Amino acid sequence: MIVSNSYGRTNMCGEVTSAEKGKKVVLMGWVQRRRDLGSLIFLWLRDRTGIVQVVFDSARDEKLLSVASDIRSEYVIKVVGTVAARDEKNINTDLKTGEIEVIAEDIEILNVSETPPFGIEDDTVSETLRLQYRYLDLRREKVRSTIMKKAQVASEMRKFLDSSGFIDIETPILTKSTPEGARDYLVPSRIHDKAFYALPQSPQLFKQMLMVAGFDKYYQLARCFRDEDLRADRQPEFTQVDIEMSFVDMDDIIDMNEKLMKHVFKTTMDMDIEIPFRRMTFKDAMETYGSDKPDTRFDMTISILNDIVSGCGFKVFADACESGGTVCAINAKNAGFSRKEIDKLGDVAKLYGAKGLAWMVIDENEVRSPIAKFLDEKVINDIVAKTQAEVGDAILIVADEWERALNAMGQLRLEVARKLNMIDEDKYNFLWVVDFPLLEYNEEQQRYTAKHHPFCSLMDEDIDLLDTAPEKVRAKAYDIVLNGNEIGGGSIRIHKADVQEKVFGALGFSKEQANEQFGFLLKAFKYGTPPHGGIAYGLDRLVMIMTHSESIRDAIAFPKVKSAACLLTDAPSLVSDAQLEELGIAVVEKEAE
RNA sequence: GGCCCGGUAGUUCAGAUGGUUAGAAUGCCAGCCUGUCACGCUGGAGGUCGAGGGUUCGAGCCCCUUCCGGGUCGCCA
Repeated sequence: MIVSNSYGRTNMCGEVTSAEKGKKVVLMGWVQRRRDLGSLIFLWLRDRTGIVQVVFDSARDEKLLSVASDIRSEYVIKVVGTVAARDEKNINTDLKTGEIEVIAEDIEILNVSETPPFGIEDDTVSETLRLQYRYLDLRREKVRSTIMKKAQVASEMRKFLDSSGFIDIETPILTKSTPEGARDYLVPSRIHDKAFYALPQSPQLFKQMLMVAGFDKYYQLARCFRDEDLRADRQPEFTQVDIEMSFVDMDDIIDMNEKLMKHVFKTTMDMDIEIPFRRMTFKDAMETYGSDKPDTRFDMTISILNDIVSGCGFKVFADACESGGTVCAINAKNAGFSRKEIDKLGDVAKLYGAKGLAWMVIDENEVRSPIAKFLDEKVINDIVAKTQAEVGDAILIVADEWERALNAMGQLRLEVARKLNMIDEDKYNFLWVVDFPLLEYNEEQQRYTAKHHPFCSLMDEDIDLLDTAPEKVRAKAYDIVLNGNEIGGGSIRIHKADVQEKVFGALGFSKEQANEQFGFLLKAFKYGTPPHGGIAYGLDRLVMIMTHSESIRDAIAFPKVKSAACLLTDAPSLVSDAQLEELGIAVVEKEAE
């Protein structure tokens, strides 16, 4: 790294090696630790590249030693010294620079520091405190390396896309509110009375208009905003790697993105990931893994038991089959669950909407189960055979409406895997989930809503189903899944006006409503729209997974907490009456519910 | 909006059945120390127990309200 500057820095702390032995170096950095042996002082000097040991010896320079003895944690200092090899017995193998040290010849305190509220090297600091002092937190090795990894991933994505002919184009941050989808963050307009901008939930509509404009291949690292509740993997503002291409179909986009991921993992993780990725339909993903983002790092796949239990003596199962529901099971191999543990799993199932959890434990001589008394021996044997259960295994069974039963089963599968340590954390399993339904019924609004978004194209052969069985229409949509996380998703878009109208119709939009909300886009589509499609990655989430971080906050330099507040700046905050008046906004107390 | 967990020295935590002056480790301050690297040794300072109210002779502990943080369901095209 080139470090020369007006302060005369010659090297970064973490990059001083045996090669510099005997050389004079000028280092800048923060004092991580001082070990004061009286007339011999060791300092650890840190910058973003690492740590190097600096030695002050009274035998060499009494005055220098006294300056060093006043230095405290996190002081910023300049050190001039000579690189020396350490004696064999003094080598520190934990330190990248552990074979050498710098014998100080001059020192300058560039700035002092208050005692930090937590040690930079501490690994047990509450996140609240870390976020209040995020600038100190960012000095910590784990946090810094995650942020730097993100920069590297972003850079490699850019390199790949640039060299593949993609054009980086910015789209507006102040834009138009669209009621479909997530809640918008609103920004009042001073100039336009009563009017608001919205912050973009994604550049979706703009990137489609860029295709109309003929840019052909577009990308952007776009900040997106959604005013919804936060989660461990969800922030109100996040970065999307947004991509759109013209004259492509699904396979082109999938193929391009597999190469992109291969490039990113090779360059940033030195890993060779195998392409093409496995593809799975939404239906298979649900019925095999109980999730539309399956974690395939372990098996424990789901068995559908409808054929076996239909009409059986256990009413819950029989009724589920009768009413078109699903009875599904997993086999927890060698689980050895106690009754208490199984009850806990029952709670998990209930949390995800299942009414209960049935189970069978295979003992040496019998199948132990509270529902055994309702079932014929043949049914029990068939279930054991179907799930390939052996002595010591536990079969967990849920019966409910299709999606609810499988979703609960999928969550149970994850819970059991965690409990039994079945997940190999070093694995990176990619896959595509395809053939999503285009629409889903929204009970609250009593209408169909787009599962992806209203511009998503449908499978050519399903177009007639739009009138007869809208829920069966499959979309040309695809999610890219990594280790059980959705890291990106996209679709081929509708580029024909008549198809778009039909979809709006299925969504219950009148022509007027569609025009009011998306008129500008529909108008654009009249002027020669190419067939096009794209994808968007959640960059923060991807980096979170790549760095084994527990929360997406770790992959964002200045994240927000669960209440969507920033502990560092105290945003959001009240504003002055003058500001409100200028905007024509009157603030009222929220009515208590 | 619902459910669950947490809040005690600067920090991370311990404080059984309510009971004297709220502890430990670490950090901080001072002294000693020439090969440390979690340096060591000696001494010291440091607490509105998140906030408010209640029960009680007595509350860190029990009850109510509230604030803050985390997880999650709903929500997130």
